[in-house]
Amino acid sequence: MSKAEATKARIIQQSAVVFNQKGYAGSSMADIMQATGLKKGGIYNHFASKDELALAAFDYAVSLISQRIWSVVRTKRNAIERLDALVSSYLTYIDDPPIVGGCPILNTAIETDDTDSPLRDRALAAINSWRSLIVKIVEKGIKKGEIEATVEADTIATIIICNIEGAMMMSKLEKNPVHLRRAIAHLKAYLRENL
Amino acid sequence: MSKAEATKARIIQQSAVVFNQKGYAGSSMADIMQATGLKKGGIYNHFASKDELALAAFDYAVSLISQRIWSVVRTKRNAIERLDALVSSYLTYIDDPPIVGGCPILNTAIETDDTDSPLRDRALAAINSWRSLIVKIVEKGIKKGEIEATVEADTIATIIICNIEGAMMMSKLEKNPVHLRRAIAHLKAYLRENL
DNA sequence: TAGATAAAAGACCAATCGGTCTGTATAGTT
DNA sequence: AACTATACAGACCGATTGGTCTTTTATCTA
Repeated sequence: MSKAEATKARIIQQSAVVFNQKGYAGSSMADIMQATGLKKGGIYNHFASKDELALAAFDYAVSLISQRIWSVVRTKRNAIERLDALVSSYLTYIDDPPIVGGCPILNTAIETDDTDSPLRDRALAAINSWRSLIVKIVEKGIKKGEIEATVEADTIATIIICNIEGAMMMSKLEKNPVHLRRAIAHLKAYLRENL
Repeated sequence: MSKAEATKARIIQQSAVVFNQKGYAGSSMADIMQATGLKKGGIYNHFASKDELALAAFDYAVSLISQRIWSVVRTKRNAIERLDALVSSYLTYIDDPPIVGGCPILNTAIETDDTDSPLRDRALAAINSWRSLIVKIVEKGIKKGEIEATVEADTIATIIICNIEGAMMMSKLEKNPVHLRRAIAHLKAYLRENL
């Protein structure tokens, strides 16, 4: 990796934290300059605009989350175990979050859902990718006879995601992990009873 | 109500929609001027700063939600029926939302949860007030023998709120009410099985 | 190691930001 | 109807915004 590539990667990583904490509208290029230690020229040499950097930063933040999800799901072969491990893995988001500032998908979804912007498209794509992962695990489990055929994969995905995201919001706002723990316990019981 | 009071109320109502859709950092005074049809002088005659207006707008948005919740809860006397009606009432948020732009508590929580600002304090207070309403309904139900004494009121509150808020985010982002409907159906089953 | 290439600095730009202030029009009071 | 109080318009302010461009500095290649 050349020095230029390393610098670009560093700008993305450090600005991702700024954007995730302060929001896109709430983050100025001055904030990015401070976080990276670079001046205008150093940043605009790698990115054409603030928007372009924001997109790169969001993609990077999502990749951090995707990596963690996959590294957990990969360890199990049975569908029910996979879902259970996936749900439980969010416990680690308290002591060892993939990125500071909460869930970037949630943050970006809330900031952009009334707009028609590339950033909204990315947030939508990220949610859909998460949903489809869960749906595929369930459908594969049905095919292999591990899960009853009557189970609605789409519903399972909705319930898992909205519990995790809602609990993230509550625990983040109250600075108290108890809500995330309760939601995860709730989801484990839900999966036990419905799969 | 004097003309001044009417104007102030109108500024609050109309700016609440702007803030709720574009966020606080994303809304400029120019946006507020356009939404209200007033110029700088007309707005700053009633509010000392953008922040002061933002607080008033948030309080107003929360009051709209509180009113709706209370108007629903009031119709039932039994604790289980109250919780069921409360959960079901969020179905109306699709066709007839209390305010355009999604849940203001969720929006404000996400935008301010990394800050130490009055707005964050208000979002926190709004969530706590919602939580304590649910907790009180459950505890009263236990006292009256309608709900088993083993039920954890705090956990019920967490699960209801995080399902509703998480589903709001998903349905808003995807422009598809199905997630909110699934979450509400899920909550009704959860209450049926656990109360 | 010299020369070419590219990365970063930092001065600079117009536009917009939140906010102030004075003049004018309108509302409320007698 | 006349006077007073205030609601509002709109010009104006310095600071900050995202972005450009030239110059300097560092890196890569021959």
